[in-house]
Amino acid sequence: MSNNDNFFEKVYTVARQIPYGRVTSYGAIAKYLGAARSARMVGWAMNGSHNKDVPAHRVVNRVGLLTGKHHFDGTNLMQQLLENEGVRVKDHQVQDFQKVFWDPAKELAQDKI
DNA sequence: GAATTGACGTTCT
DNA sequence: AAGAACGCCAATT
Repeated sequence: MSNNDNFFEKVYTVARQIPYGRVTSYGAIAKYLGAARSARMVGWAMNGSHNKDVPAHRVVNRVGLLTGKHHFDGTNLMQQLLENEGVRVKDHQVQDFQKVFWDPAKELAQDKI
């Protein structure tokens, strides 16, 4: 019980809750976990997300830039995945970012992890 | 074992 | 206002 889960698992849990056609930022997740200053850890945690069913392609930086696209198999794979969900991406940058932005602190505020 | 890097973001100058 | 530096914690070298 309790939230003794590792910080990484928390990130995975939140990332998995990202709805279809929506995106979030590392800082948003970190902030939701109470570590706004540790946004880096969120990104690092995603390194292990490959073996988990975590849609890392839905997580971008605070400007909507697909900074992690370099870690995907292909080069435009991340962008393709987002566009496939209806998210408009231009030059590896999410358009209408604040429109498709999904804030766990607001959407998941009802239930804490 | 110590130093550096890393899917970022905030804060100071 | 814009730019530079720092902080977080873990993993890699």
